[in-house]
Amino acid sequence: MDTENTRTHIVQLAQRLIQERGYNGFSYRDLAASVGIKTASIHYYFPQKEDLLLAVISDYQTRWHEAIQNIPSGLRADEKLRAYVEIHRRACAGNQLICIGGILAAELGSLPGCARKALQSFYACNEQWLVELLEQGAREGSLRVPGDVRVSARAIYAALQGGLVSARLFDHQERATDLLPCLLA
Amino acid sequence: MDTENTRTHIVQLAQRLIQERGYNGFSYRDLAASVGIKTASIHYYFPQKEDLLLAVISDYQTRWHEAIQNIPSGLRADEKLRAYVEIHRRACAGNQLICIGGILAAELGSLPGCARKALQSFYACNEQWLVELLEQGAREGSLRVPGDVRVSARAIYAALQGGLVSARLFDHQERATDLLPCLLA
DNA sequence: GTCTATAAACGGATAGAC
DNA sequence: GTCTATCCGTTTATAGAC
Repeated sequence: MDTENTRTHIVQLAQRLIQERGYNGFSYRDLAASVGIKTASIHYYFPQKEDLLLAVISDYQTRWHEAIQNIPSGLRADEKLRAYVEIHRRACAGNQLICIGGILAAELGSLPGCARKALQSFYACNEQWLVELLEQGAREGSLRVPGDVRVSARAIYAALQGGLVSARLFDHQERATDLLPCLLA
Repeated sequence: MDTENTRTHIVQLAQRLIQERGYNGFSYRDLAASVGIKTASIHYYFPQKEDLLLAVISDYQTRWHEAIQNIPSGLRADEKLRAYVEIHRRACAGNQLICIGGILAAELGSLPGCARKALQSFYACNEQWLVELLEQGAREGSLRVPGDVRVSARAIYAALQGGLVSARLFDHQERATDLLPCLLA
């Protein structure tokens, strides 16, 4: 297998393992078993585990950004919001997983320090998208937007991340969308 | 030091370590160093790490329940909600910690299976309290309660847990209270 | 690039003395 | 109850052969 494929394979498996078990819940051994190579070979691509962590976050954010851009710009704000929540739910594959951002931010205290900025950037990117969504929703009257849109955007994103966590805990998909009724006008 | 004190001491230190680093982010060694005993002595109280985990959740839930009961029943619903959020913020000691429920639910995939029910119970207990709060708020008109109170209660609790996570990530206390403006009538 | 082999530290856990 | 001593699997990481 050529280099880029193996590297990509490792990153995507690590991503899934993190979504399932968290950064402290998987090892190079788990990864090696799944990829079908030895742990030493993983160190060839990612000398330290924190190198892998940063690669995972960066890759996830890139593909996330693409997914968001693919939400048709012609939709009403409430429709976009539904689509946005739906993307999250799909990324969590039937409640077995949660969002990389949520699990890693929760583990922050036991993560290598370099992860913090990357996670802040991931959060900020999503919150900025929500700010623009809320502005559109306020113009249209399709979303209820009380007060500062930035505060609302942060609250919505926190509610979504928390919702994914509780959806898995109760194995109850609807918990991921509980925030919607509170926001629709 | 007598038995009950040492045991209590261990539980409370473990609780703090979990709030800071998560279940997979601390070891009996960390605990021993802080308590001032050897790891073997911790095994005397908690033979397996999962025994300690269950004790921590149980103890946390008990004290949590007491704290909620201490919110004066004469308050308006919106005042109670502010008090409730404030208790959470205080339990997180200036953004260094998050709630036990939030971090453990996020780590669920790498926790011993026995933790799940305890965590569901913890979530359900808080959500039930919020259901009653919302009913009071609807009667009084002091809270905005759109649609099903159970759905709203779950959304609020998820938003609060997510808010504590993001407050720590950005070291920004206000993020814990971002959900309030969306709820006050 | 991937392997074998290995290092060195850490993890949870136990036996048995005091 | 707490200790010392120890077991043994795991984990991250490196050296060097192929």
